[in-house]
Amino acid sequence: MATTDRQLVEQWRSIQDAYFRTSCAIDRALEAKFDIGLNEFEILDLVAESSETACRMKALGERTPMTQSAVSKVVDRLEKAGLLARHSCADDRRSLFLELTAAGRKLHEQAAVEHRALLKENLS
Amino acid sequence: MATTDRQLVEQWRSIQDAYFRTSCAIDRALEAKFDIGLNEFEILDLVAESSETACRMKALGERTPMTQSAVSKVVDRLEKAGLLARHSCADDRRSLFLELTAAGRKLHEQAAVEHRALLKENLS
DNA sequence: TCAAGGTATATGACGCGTCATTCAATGACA
DNA sequence: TGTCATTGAATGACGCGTCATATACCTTGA
Repeated sequence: MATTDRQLVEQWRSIQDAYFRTSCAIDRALEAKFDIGLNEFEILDLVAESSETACRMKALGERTPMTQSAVSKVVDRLEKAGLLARHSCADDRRSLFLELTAAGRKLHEQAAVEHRALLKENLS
Repeated sequence: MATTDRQLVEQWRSIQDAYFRTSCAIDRALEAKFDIGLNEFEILDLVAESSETACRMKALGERTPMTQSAVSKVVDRLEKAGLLARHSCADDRRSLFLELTAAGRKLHEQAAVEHRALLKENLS
């Protein structure tokens, strides 16, 4: 294996390591303190960001690496947890708008603090 | 949200994006051409690396972010595929040594080329 | 206005990783 | 030597993400 190959592999492993450590740390912290996982938080975060313009499911799919079907299931869980609501849309009845509930906004606010803190701690 | 927080989040998202794109690209390519996933390849790669000193399961667990039980299952699949063999160890009969089969060595050699190429392509 | 194709979301089967547990083997120490 | 704790690995239940579909709705064009 050429030297550059070895370096590539080392670089990749360190990226993997950083990624895993960071995402696990965040995931566990959110799970423990707020009973939601990292993917759930990220959806909350995206919805919170686009709170001015109502947020369609479709738009979410374009902003995460998650599959459309994964997004649908994450939203399911958030809705069951009472953090998020789906509203059907008169213009196009296939579409759904998403909106944080009061509980969702509150939880997001608190969880975001934790999230940012852990990012700062883990991203060199 | 403070400016630094926003930057943190952007940085994190770009890491996530790079990580997902790279690992998906590798995973799909390996799956398509060699019928093994990324985790399977990484175990093969680790075993191949330590081919001088026989490689214990335990040692693998320490070198990947995977759980011990995940490693055990990946090794199951590789063994079923005839790419890897478990050998019991006389010194400590709880331990297992792992060794690539001829087929495993050959596949690893070919897959590694693909793997390195995709890393080079995806790591800026 | 009607068929044909495209789009937005939901759903079910499936694979994989994790956790908790189990089991056998080893070590430590009286 | 006999207990008790520890260690290496395997296993089963479970949750989640993905793929392939299904379903409802929309759009286009003749």
